[in-house]
Amino acid sequence: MTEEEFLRSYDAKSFERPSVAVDLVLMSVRDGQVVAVLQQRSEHPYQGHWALPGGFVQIGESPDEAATRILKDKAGMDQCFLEQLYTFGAPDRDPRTHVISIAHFALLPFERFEKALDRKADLALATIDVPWKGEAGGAVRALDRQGSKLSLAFDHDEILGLAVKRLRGRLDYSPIAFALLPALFTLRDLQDVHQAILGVEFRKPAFRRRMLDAGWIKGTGKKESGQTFRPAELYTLKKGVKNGTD
Amino acid sequence: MTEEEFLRSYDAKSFERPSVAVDLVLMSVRDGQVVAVLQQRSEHPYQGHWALPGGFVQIGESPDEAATRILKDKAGMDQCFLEQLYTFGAPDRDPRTHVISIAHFALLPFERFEKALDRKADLALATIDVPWKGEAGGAVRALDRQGSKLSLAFDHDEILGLAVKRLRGRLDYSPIAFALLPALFTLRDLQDVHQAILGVEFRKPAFRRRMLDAGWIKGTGKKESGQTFRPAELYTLKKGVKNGTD
DNA sequence: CCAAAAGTGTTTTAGTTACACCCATGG
DNA sequence: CCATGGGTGTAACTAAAACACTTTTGG
Repeated sequence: MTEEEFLRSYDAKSFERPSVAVDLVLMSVRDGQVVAVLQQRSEHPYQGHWALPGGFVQIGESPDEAATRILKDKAGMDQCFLEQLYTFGAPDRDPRTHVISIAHFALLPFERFEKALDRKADLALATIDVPWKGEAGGAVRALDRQGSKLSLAFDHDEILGLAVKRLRGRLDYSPIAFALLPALFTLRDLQDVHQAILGVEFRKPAFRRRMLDAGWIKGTGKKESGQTFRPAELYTLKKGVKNGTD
Repeated sequence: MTEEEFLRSYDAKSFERPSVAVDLVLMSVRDGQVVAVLQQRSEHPYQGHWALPGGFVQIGESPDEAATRILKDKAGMDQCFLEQLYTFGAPDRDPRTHVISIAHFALLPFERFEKALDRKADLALATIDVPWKGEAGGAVRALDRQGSKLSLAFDHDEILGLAVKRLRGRLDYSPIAFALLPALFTLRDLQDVHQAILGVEFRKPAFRRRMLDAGWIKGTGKKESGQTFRPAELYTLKKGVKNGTD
C-alpha cells in the first residue's frame, strides 16, 4: 500500500477533536557534537523516514507523565532532565488527522544514552547540525555516522531546530549543561559541552572563571585519571542547584 | 493487526481522549501596574470565580488560530502580540474532564484594552501582583479596583504567574515591551512599563542609554504635548524590529 | 523667574578578556 | 626532561552605573 492509498483509506472524519501526543527530543553531546535519538518509521505515513520517539497522551495522564512513560518505554531511560518545549498543532502536520503534539526535551549524559541504545534496536543516534543564521535559526540537519542527511518525518525538523535553539538560549542563564554531564566532571568536559552546543570556541581561563563565578559548581579535591597529562580536578554541582534532573 | 485495524480500534474509543483548549492571558500596564482581563464564571464549575478567557480548539484549527479566534470573539481584540506560553495538562485541572490547555499570552497597549472592554460587559480588568520571591516566583494575586483579592478558577493562578514570570524574563532580551505601548511613545512611557513589570525603579540616564543602545527604537523628532513640563521626544520602533505584533 | 521633568557629558566602577606564565603528570 | 594539557596571576579593555549638569516647557 502506498502512502497515498493509506491516506485515502484513512477516515479522519471520525475524529471530532484533535488528538494529543507527546514527542521527545532526547539530546546529548558526543565528541563535540550534539546528538539526538531518532526512530526509523516502519509504517505509513512517512515510512522509512526518521522520527522523534513519541506517543499519545492517555486520558487521566498529564503531558509530563506521558513524556516520562514514553521515555521509559520507547527509549529505556529514566531520571533525567525533562522539560516541556513547545506545543505544535498545525492541522496538517500529521497526514492522518489533526494531532497536537506537546514536544518535550530530555537531556542525558552520553554514557546513559549508550546503555539505553544497546537495549533498543530500533533507535539510532543522529548528529544534529543547526547553523546559526541569526535569530531565525537555520534549517536543522540530522546526520548519521557516515554524515548522510536523514530525512525526518512530520514537522520533526522544526521541533529539533527549536530544541537546539532553546538549549543554546538557556545555556548561559541556567545550569542546564550539567544535565549532559555525569555527577563528576572536569572543567574541560563542561567547556566541551558548551562549545558543542553553541558551536564556538572559548578561551580556557575566561571560560573557567565564568563557570566558577556562576556559583553552580564546587571542586571535590578528587582528580581524573587515565590521562597521559596532568589530571584535572573533578567538579560537581553544588547542593541546591536544580538542573531539572531531581 | 494492521495499522488500519489499529486505527479503527483507536477510533472507537476516541471519546476517551483529553480535550484541547486555549486559555488567554491578556495583559497590559495601567498606572504602573500590570493588569489582565478576567471573565466571571456564571456557571458551574467554579461559579462566581474569575477565569481567563478561553475555549476549545476545533479540529482543523491550529492552536494559534484558536487563540486568535478567542481573542476576537471573547475579548473583541485583534492584531496584537500573541505567543504560546505553556501547555497545562494535569488530569484534575478541570473537574469535568481531562482538558489540556495551551496557554497563550497577548499584550496590548492599554488604550486598545479599554475600547474592547467597553464593548464586552462580562469582562473585567484585574491588577496582577506577583511578588518576586527568587526564582520560584511567589503566588499570584489578582485584585479588583478596590484592592480585593479575586478568586481564580481552575489553575488560572498558576497560568497568570507563569505569564508574568515569562514577561519579566524576556523584557531585557527582546523588544516585547513595545507590544504594550502605542506606536509613538516617550522614553518615560517605556521606563514606566519596565518598572511596572519588574517592580523595580531605574535611574533615568542609565535606562535611557540602555534602551537607545539596544537599537530597537529611533526618535521621530515629534514631541508629546499637553504636559505642564518640557515635552519629551516621541520614539518609535525601528523598521524590521519584530515585537510579534506584525 | 520657578518648578518639573527632559536630556547630556564625565567620572567611577566593575566585570570580562587577553596574555603570559607556572604546575603536574606519563613516558 | 619534554610534551601536554591543567591551572593562576596581571594588565588592558569595555560596558555600565552614578553623578552632576544643562535644556525646555507652562504658569
